[in-house]
This record gives sequence, C-alpha cells and structure tokens, in this order.
Amino acid sequence: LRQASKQHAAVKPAAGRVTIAQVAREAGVSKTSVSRYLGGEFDALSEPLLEQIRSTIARLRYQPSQMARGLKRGRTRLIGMVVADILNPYSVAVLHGVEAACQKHGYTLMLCNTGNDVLREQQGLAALHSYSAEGLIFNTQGRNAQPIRDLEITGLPVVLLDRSLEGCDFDLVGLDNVKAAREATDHLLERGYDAIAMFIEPPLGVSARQQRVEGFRQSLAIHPAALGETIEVHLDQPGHLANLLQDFLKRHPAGRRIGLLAANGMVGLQLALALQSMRLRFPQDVGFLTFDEMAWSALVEPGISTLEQPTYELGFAALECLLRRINGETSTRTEILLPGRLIVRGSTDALAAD
Amino acid sequence: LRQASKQHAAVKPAAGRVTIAQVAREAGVSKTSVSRYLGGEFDALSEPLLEQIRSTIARLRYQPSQMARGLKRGRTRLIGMVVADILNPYSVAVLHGVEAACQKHGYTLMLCNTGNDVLREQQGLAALHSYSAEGLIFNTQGRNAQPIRDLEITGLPVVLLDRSLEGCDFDLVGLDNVKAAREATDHLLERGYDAIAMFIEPPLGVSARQQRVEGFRQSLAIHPAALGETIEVHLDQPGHLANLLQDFLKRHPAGRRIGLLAANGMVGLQLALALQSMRLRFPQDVGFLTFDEMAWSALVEPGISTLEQPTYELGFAALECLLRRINGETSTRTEILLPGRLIVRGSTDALAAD
DNA sequence: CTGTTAGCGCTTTCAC
DNA sequence: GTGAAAGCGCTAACAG
Repeated sequence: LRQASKQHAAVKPAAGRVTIAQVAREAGVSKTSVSRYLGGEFDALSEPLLEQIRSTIARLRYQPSQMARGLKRGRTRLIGMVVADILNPYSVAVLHGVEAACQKHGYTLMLCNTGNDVLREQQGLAALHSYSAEGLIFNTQGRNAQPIRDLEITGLPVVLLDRSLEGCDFDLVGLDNVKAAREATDHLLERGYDAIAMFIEPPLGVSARQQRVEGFRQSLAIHPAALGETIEVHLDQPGHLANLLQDFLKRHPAGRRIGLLAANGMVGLQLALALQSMRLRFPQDVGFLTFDEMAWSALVEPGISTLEQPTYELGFAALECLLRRINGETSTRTEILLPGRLIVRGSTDALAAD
Repeated sequence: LRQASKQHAAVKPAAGRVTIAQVAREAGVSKTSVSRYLGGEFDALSEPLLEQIRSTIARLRYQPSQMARGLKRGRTRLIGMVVADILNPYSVAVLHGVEAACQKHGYTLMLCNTGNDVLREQQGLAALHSYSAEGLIFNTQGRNAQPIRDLEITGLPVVLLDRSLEGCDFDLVGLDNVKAAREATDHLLERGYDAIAMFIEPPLGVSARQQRVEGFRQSLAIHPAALGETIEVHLDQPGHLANLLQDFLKRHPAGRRIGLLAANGMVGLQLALALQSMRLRFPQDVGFLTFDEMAWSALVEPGISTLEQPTYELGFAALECLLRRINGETSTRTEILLPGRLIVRGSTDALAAD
C-alpha cells in the first residue's frame, strides 16, 4: 500500500511519478515525440508512433507535470484568487463562478483567504505570485494596498473584484453599486418609508461601499421630503449594531415610517438579529431591505426583500476578463458593472401593515 | 496545434520575472550562494556575502519561483482540495479551516469544486495531481471512485473528509456521525416527539449519511414505543421534499407528536421552506431539528434547534493529518471523529407548545 | 516525420 | 566559504 517513505527527506523528487522520459523509453520513441503527442500535434506523428505513445501513456497512467511544463513554457494555467473573507457568503458565491470559469478554460484555481487581514493579503499575494499564477483575481480590502499596485509594474494581469483601488489601472468586475443602491432606496421610498437608515460597514477605502452610499444619497436627493441617514457599523463589535439601531429609532419617534437598508448580507443578518432581539417586526414596525440574496431570505416571515447580486456571473465574468488580459489584450482599463435585481418580499410591504 | 503556438506568443517564459541568476549577477556572487541564502543556510555564508545578497534581493523584489523549486526538490508546498459542492455551507466552513491550516504551515491551497459531478471529480483529481500537490483533501461523492482508490498505489497522501471510501486505507476526518445522530434523535424523543422522520439525501455510497441513519436507528431501538422512519429526498427535484413530507404527515395523523430531523443543513433549509409553504409551525405542529448550525438558525422564530459540526476544526484537523502523512508518518489508517454539539432552540420545545 | 540538444529557474553534489 | 556543473520534467529550436 503506502510506500514506506519514512523520513522528512524521503519525499524525493518525483517520488513514484511517471515521467516523459519513461514513457519515451518504454514506447521506444524520443521524448520529443511524446511531447508532441501531448501538445496535440498529431499530424506530425506517424500512425504507428501515435499508437505506441497512446498505449504506453495509458498503460503507465502517465500525467505530464504541470510544474515542469509551466517552467518551460511560462504558462502555468494557474489562476490565483485572493478573497477578503471566505466566511462571507458573497465571496463564496463569486468564488463559485470563478471556479466554474476556471474549469471551463482548463485553469486551476489557487485560493487565498485574507480574513480581512492586511498582512495576510500581502502574504497571499506573494504566495500566488511565487507559483507563477498567470493572473490574479483580487477582492482587496483597500488598505495598505501598495503591494497590489506594484503588481502593475510586473505586468501580471489582475482583475479587481467588487472593490477598486485608487491609483491603478486594473480591470474591475462588480455590481453596479450606485444604481443598485438607488433602486433599493427608491423601493423603500415608494413603499412609503420616509425615514431611512442605511447600515453599512465603514466605507473608508472600500469603493463598493462608497458607491452604495452614493446611490443612497442620489435617491434621497430626488425625494427631499424623506429623511435619510447612513449609519456605520462595526460587525466585529457585538451589540454595536443594536445600539446604533436603538439610537436611530429614538431620534425618529413618530410621524415617520422607518425603513432600514442593510448594505450587504452580513450587515443584513446582524440587523435582522438586532430587530428580533428588540422585538421589532417588519413590515409593521420597520421596513427592511438588504443587499445580497440569501438562501433563507424567504424563510424569515414575512420574507425579507433583497437586492440580489449576480454573484456567479460576476465571478465568471471576472475570470474571462482576466483571461483576455492573459492572452495579451492591451486595451485600456475596463469596468464590468453588472446590474442587481430587486426581490420584493413582505419585509417592505408597508401597505399590508396598515 | 496551431492555436497553441499562436496564443503562446503572448506570454513569454518568465515574462518580467526576476530570477536567481539575475540576483546572483547583480550581487556579484554565484547562484549557489543565493540559493543557500534562500534556504536559510546563513552560517555557510560570510557576512559580506550575506549582506550583498540580502540587499540585492530586496532591491530587485526577488521572489523565488516555487515551480522551479518544486521541480527540483519534489516539495511543492501545494495542497489540493476537492470539494463535492462549494455551494454547500458545510463545505465552505471546512474549507475555511483547511485554508487557515495551510497558511499556518506555509502551504498554498488549490481548489477544485466538483458540483457533485463524477466526471469533474476525476478531472479535478487529475489536475491537482498534475501540479504535484503534495497531498489531497478529498470530499468525495463516493460514486465511481476507482480513480481515487488508485491514488493509494501512487503513494500520494490523501485525507478523506466527511465521507469514507470502501476498499481503501486513506485517513478520514469527520464528524462522529453515529453519536451525533443518536444525540439528535434522543433529544427529539426526550422532548416528547414519538413519531420521528429523518429526512436525508440518498445514503447510497455516502458513509456519513449511512452513519447518521445508523445513529438514528440506534436511538430508536432504545425507545421501542416511538415510531421512526427515514425518508430519502432528492434536493434537485423541486417539490419532492414537500410531497414526501405531506405523505409522512398523512400517515401519522393523530395521537402522535411528530418530530422532523434533517440530516444536513441543505435538507434542513428545504424542509423549513416546505413547512412554511404548508403553513406548519414549529414547535406547535411539528418538532424540528437539523444537522449543521447556520448563521440564521436563531433568526427563524422561535429559533431552530441544530446539531452543530465543528467545521473549522474539521478542516484544520484534516490538513494537519495530511501533513503528518506528507512528512512520512506511516502508521496505520487513522480516523479522526470530532463530536457535534446540540444547540437547543424553540423548534424542539414541545412543552412550550402545550 | 523523428530525434538531438539546449535550456526554463532552481537546488545540490562536489570540487576548489 | 564559495562556485561550477549537473540535472528536476518538460518543450522548442534545429537538424536529419
């Protein structure tokens, strides 16, 4: 069964691995011919050779080493992805799209989670680079991002996901945040909520958040009669959100219909939990709408209205955009902004509450 | 064959990459010395050389190529992970633990999602192997698993996650499913539910599922007065679960307290949605308990009781187990079975319903 | 059509 | 201490 590879040093080069040389020897041909076979240059090989090689490869279960191949050709067929927080369902949903696109195009994905840690972001970047990934998909945190900007000099293709980075020209794939936030806010206003709070994590340096605030403001600017307010929450501080919510409710006691807008799914969850602990119901007591569709959005009575992101498409588009750069496209910076989709459920059904 | 050579032109070997040769040249030393520096053999280098190399590396921002390094040494510091379904929160939670452990030990993770597709499982396996991953973490589907078994001959270290594979000796890391299922069932019985249905995806070939059924049966065997039944659901068939639920309820109309047990989080979600669409409330109409703690378990009134898995620890343990094999440990097959934790909420609070 | 040769970037004897 | 040289497994000229 398991080879008795005992010591640390026992992991010898190519332990047990079949090499192209072995195949060539056993097939009685040269390495070149085998290599040609692998490269699909079938019309450069005679019928008998072809058959010889084919059968030998099958018999030996030979699989070419991508490491050696990559070293020689410069193409590793490796894509690196850096994710700000793998516990965030949004990230995973996008990852799903990226992974699918990788498979479609014959690439393999290397994953790095930074857990919102700046240092780990840099380390991950270094690791991915050291494996000669052909391109990087980056869901950056936006802080201390100089190492990422430096990538531009190296010429390594990079696509930014969701969050752009000031001072560099990488392509960006993400939601059309301004429009989405406007749609979400409009919906609350249309439903008669005229005192709206947008709960959002600190927008500092995170472009997607800034744009959602911008869309929120734009919508409110058209409805001067309504009150609007953005509230910055720190999700890592337990109870912080609940306190802020309480504050907000105190400041708007009567005469106004209160609408709550969560700027992403994680905030939305915490907000829903805070409402629950305060025994506030939607839509009776407050209207409630959150960015990001979640598996359980419909489950919490009477259903939570959401602004869904096309996460899979986002991931897929990001990889295909990256591939274009890898294959030498040199056009100027592109921004692929996909539209969100409003899913209306009971949580914003103010009329029903009357 | 020609498309390959065409595309190839765009990505030259080592495009822009700093190599050890460059560092050596600019530092006025030999490649060997630089290599020694990289390998941490500082006492083999004189003070001036050391300093020369250090500063040159910093100035050039040199990063050694792991591909070349891996090719030469046989150690790639790459770990491959094959996940049955990345849309399953369980898989992601475990992935989180694996990734964390990888970072801790200086490994980089290559990810493959199979989407429950047998063919993609094989392709993923081949891909990971072709990159000379030092070991594999496998969340297999259990069907057509011969290619995985064959890995045993190659000597490539493999750790199975959650699901074991008959006829091979790979280590396994997972939940203590039998015990967990027993605990879950016991809890329902203790709470007075005496007609219990366990909803589970087809256990065929998936050891974890079989074991949960086993635990369920064990618990019921001790309580002969209670009725127990396992119900196989196909989550890919919309409405299937709801129909089965309806059937079950019809068969147990009165005199019995009905308890529903979902064998994993995805089944749990679907079951909760089915209950909702049928306007059945827990705990009033049925008791409800599901495997897998979810972010929103507490949010759905009056809270859903769950059997939580230590997902992060599972992932972490899997990688460390794999590392031991990579480093040459040759002991016989080990099984690391971590305990689950019962979290009791309102959904199984039958007394409150009285 | 086929094989020989020279590396890709790195580590590792083995001399000096 | 230090470096020259020989590969790791593979591909890409260049010959025949």
